Amino acid sequence: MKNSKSVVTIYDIAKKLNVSAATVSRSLNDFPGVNKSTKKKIVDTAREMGYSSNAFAANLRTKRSNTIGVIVPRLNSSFMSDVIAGIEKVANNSNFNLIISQSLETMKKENNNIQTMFNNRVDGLLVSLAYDTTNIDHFENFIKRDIPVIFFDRIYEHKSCPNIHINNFQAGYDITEHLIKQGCKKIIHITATGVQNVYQERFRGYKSALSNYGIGFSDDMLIINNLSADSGTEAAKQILQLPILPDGIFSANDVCAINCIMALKNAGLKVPQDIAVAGFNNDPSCRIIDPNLTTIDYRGYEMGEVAANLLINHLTNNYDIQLTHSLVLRHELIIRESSLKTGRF
Amino acid sequence: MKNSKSVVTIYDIAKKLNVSAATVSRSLNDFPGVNKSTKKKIVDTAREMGYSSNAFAANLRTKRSNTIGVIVPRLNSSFMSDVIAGIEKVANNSNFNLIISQSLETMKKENNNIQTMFNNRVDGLLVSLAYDTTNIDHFENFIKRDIPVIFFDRIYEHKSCPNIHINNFQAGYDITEHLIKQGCKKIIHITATGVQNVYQERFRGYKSALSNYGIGFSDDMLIINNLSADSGTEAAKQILQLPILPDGIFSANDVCAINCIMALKNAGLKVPQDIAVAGFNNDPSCRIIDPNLTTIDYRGYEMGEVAANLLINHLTNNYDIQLTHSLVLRHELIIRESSLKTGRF
DNA sequence: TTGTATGCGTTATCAG
DNA sequence: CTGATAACGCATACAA
Repeated sequence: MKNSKSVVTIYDIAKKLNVSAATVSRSLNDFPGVNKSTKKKIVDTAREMGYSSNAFAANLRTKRSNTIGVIVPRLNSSFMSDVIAGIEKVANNSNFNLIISQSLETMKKENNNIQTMFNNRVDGLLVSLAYDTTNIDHFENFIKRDIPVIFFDRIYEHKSCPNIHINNFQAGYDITEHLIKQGCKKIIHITATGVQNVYQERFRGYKSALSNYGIGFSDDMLIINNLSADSGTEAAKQILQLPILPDGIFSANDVCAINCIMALKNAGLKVPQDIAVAGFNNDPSCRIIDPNLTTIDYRGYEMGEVAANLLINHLTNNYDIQLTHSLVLRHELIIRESSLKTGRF
Repeated sequence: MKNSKSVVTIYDIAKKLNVSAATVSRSLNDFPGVNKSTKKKIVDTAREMGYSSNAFAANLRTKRSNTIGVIVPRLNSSFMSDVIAGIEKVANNSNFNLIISQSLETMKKENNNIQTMFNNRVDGLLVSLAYDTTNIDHFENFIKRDIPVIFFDRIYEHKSCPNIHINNFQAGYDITEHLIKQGCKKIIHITATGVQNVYQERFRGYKSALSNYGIGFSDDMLIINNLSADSGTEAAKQILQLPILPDGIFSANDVCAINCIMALKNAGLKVPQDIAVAGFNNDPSCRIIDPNLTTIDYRGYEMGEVAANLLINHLTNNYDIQLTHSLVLRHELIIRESSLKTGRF
């Protein structure tokens, strides 16, 4: 019923050409030391017969899957999509397959994904951690078997896992400094909790800038939520109830910043005149919102390329993965209307 | 060096417990007719020893991969992300794995993806076609072997491939009718070429509405591009050069509509007063752009669920896949500011 | 209820 | 340069 037409194997080709399966295998895999003309014959009839290699058998034999597992929180941000495009390009060029899955920001699903990846014997893992991941015990299976795990963006410090990220501290500092230079005296920071390096570091940068410019920090300047669109709206409400309104907001992502701006505008406030706002990520929507959003740009595509290259280099050339422990990519402050109080910067 | 700690197999478990590998296999797979206590012993030591099934070996033996291949044009739209979340949920519940890949809108890459999927012996394929796919010969390998291929959203009519979509004709009609009722007399339609049912159908709906309301159609009312952000800007330029400006625009997606609006506003036109604009998809940015964008909403999550269910039902219960050839999901006209000329609707 | 034997389609080793 | 053969880890038909 199903699979009615049976699949052709190297034996079928071998029989047809009166050679051995070994020779067929060697030819199809570009092994050195095969007679050129027999090889051509084999390759031709393989195509002719519609042969296609059975990955299971090959993988079972070689104990390599030529497959990379990718686990990300969500696929639907333009940043992640860029990252994956970058990974895909590099993987394709090196003939690696990709299994992609999303943790939907939960550690539980992240764990499930990891199990599946393990059962499918991926050669290595490229991971950006879920929002609520608090430790990486669930990666132990990989780590103790020396199957490489590389973290990017949302990373976790672990001696066996290289990581790729931007200098979130500096970026947080840069954007806060920019707001200060625009004349902001009271800057609210909206961020997320969790062990996420990205948010912790941005927060540290923010505080450092405040302190360098002699501005005090108190807990009521911090709003902690999950940085979703709804949280942005909610954050605006909280801000509007403050006894003294702030004159600047630095949100740790764009989505939240944008919805915050919309809520503030609805309440009759002017951005940036009353409150300057800055986000993080440079999503395409930054240029849709009115006023256009000041933010930090960093290239996901490049990050994906770098991550995949690091992994594949390790896999194919056996580079010691621990040597390159940490890779820091460039970020850039993008100044737009939403933060321009003075007209100059 | 690598994989230093060797992986435990059913043989290791068997040896340790002095049973046969067959019994271990049966226990681990919940086969009926295994002594309850031996089974428990086996399952326990399996966990203890950190056993994890080798998917290759199992798949090679059973000739099933329990894996579904998903090929989509791009992963970075909120629509696609919803679809994939829906597919993932259903697949997870039925213990199917997912291999996801993107065609980046080219038929060439789509073809590559298909080959990879085939080599990995996916049990079935869930596909939304690339922008420039003009035929589906590259699916022949699957079709002739009765490996199910299901198209969703960007579908192609083929007797062996069920499809899931919305009524794009009706949706195109609805949105055009709405613009007409708002008083629009000259409505430009921006769309894409290709064999894509979605665009063809929306266009047919548009023309049908015009004709039903006694409005003529001529080729200069049609702008064909690739519906990207840049194309939206470009389309606005073209429109501004028209001898007689239109009073309505129906773009076949939101991204293009939004960038078009921004360019029109930059040129000093008022939306919707001068020109009413409508999009398609209900991307989150529809509620960011000022004015908020009128559009068609359809639920990707549901589409993903339905597609995965159809495939898995076929796979596990051997439902005849040809019986359910076509599944049409609901769509909804979402009216927002960008099209409201009269204040009523 | 359990064990034995075999094959899934490759690749790798060893001879020739 | 090529062939024979074993092995990868699992699931299953058959036997006990």
